[in-house]
Amino acid sequence: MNPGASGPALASAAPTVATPRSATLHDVARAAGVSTATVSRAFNRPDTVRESLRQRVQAAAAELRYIPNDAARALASHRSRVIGAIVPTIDNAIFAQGVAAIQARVEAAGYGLLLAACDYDLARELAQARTMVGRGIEGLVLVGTRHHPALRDLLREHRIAYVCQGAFAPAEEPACVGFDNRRAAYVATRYLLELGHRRIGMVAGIRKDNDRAAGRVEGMRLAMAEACLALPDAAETTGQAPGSWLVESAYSYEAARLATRRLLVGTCRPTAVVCGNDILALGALRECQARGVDVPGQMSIVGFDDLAPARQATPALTTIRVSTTQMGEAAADYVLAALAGGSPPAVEIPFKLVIRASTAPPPSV
Amino acid sequence: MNPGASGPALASAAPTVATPRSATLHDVARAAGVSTATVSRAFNRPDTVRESLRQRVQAAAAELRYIPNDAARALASHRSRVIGAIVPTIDNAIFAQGVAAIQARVEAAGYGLLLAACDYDLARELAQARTMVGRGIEGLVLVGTRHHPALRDLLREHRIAYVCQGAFAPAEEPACVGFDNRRAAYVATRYLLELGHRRIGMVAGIRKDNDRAAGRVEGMRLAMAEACLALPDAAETTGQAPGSWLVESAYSYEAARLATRRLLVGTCRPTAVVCGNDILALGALRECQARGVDVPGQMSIVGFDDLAPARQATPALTTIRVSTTQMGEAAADYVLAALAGGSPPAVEIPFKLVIRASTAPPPSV
DNA sequence: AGGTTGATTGTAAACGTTTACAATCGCACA
DNA sequence: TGTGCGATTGTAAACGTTTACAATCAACCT
Repeated sequence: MNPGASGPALASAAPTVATPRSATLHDVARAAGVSTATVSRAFNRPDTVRESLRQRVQAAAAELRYIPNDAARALASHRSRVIGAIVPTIDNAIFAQGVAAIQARVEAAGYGLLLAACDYDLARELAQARTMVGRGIEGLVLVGTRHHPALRDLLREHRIAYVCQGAFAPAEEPACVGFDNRRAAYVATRYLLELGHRRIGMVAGIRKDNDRAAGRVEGMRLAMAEACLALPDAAETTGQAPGSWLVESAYSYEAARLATRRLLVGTCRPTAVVCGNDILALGALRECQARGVDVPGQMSIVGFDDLAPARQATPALTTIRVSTTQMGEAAADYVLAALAGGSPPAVEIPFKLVIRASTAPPPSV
Repeated sequence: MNPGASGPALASAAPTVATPRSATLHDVARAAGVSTATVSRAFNRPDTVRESLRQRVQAAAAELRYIPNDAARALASHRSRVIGAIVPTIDNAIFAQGVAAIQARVEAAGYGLLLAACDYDLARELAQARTMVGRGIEGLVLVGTRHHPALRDLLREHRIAYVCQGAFAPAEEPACVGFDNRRAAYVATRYLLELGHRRIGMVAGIRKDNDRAAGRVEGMRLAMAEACLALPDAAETTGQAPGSWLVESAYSYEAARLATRRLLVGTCRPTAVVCGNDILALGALRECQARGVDVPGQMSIVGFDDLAPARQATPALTTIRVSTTQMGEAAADYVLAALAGGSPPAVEIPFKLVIRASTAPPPSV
């Protein structure tokens, strides 16, 4: 209170226009001359209120620039109209596309999207899920099937509809939408084998806590084993021992080049390499070119994901294509369906080996 | 009620364990033998409750796996602890990186991130902002300075801290964090001019409702004008008339190749081209190579943004580097600071021309 | 011993919706 | 002219927190 104020008129004349608290349901109700219940209904179940009244309510709402308070709404209705997504990282075209698709889908259904990136850290993912639960998400899309053991309990306990995107393994995780990474890598490797390659290496993503990356090397190994071929992988026991044909790399060009270098320096190097994704493949390609190893003449390369740059590279990359957009949409649809009361089925997204110019028969054949 | 139930014991024994409604503040209070106020304080202002009590509360909360209901919290405290971000598209490395940086920053400050993509549509951006306001965001980061006129009012009216990221123009929009696109394009063009180029074209992004794209062509034009050079731009009046050296393109390799083709077919084609971003530049590069136009021998190309692929291309792209991560962090910090009560200054992010192999003096000089 | 003071805790009123439930209205029908 | 019924509307109690305010308590003065 201004001590110098001499009367109510003066006192109420604040220095500037007083905070014009934004309009509430009550304000609208008063303006329209109806009860709050009617206003609420006019918005949420228009068919239950008489046309004339609804119009009056709409008019009043528009006039007051009324925006419903979703916190109150969520509190009263137990529905937040928000779903969450936790991805390993946003800064990777694969996930960016997926998130974009999810966002679009979710928005179309009237939901908001709460996003977090866990950086491939299971504990962090759990913590993020926990705060999202507090924030009232109704559904959650996760990436991959490998998660902190407490995560599933958390989601179950709070009855959150969730789905694991990017992998298909209905056995270990019924709620998933994606493709079988093992099989895809298997297919890619088979193709190389059929081309005549026998000495095949792999530049894999980092497998720790990453079922997709792990599945891809498993699939590759399986194809090799079937052909009675081994994948020298000293890496696994002795670190990156020379001669290992299985190297792991972070998802960046630079790291991939370094990793590829290790593959190239051995006295006996592979004639083909399957990469954990296109970034790795592009890095591998670049490194080969830098060291004068002709691709595909002396070295075949197959990627994974079919990102846009894979198509543009020279030579264009042979790779496994899978539509992340489709996957994201399917994931969103899954949780949306679950929220609508259905119990949607796990869906398997197709993948496809697209053969371009980075693969050819091995030199000696 | 099960009509066949014969007594309270039976009636309460539901078919399966009854919905174990998740624990509330009251439950924790009861378990710890204190009032709800104390529990609330134990969490929010730990220093105001006695050590022993706080421990009891913590224990009870842990025991009950208590997760606070943020909707209720938001309703009561008028603080949602959520900020929003609306970007043109998530599926573009530039924005993906920015979003990643914002998310990280915001999470570290205990906030959640509500994300939406408006696809370069101002009306859609406004609608998304509106629902976000309803959802209670405390702050909002926007991209660019060009917005629907109603947007600013909306944010002001609801006292939402916001910042425009990606452009620096304090005059027209005080709350911005970014760099001066005009000036950057000017610098890039100057470089080409100093190399001796006189016939310079531009593959620009679509300028409608996009101040960054528009700024970049303005800056380019300015440099040209200073050198008493014109930029033939029949495009602007007669559509994409042949001979125009200013072409617009969506941000994809394919579109960029098409656009570049238009630049290349004229009887008199430019010796250099500045591109609205690296995707466009990479597309241009690819198209030149496909048509046997040597880069940089017969055609110099400069990009914008310095995405990872720019470094990896052959020839590596000369481009304008600006750290989107830094920009995202600065944007997040800006709104966080504003929320904390400060009135942070607009911050200008530095950009830098990085010269690589895609530029050289024009052939005839 | 009585009074102050500051630290700690409890009480209860918001916050802005939704939604049972009750009340009312208009109308067809007997 | 009642009666009954469906459609429409109002009343008021949640929903789970935060927070002003009051109450209590222990310690410390005088």
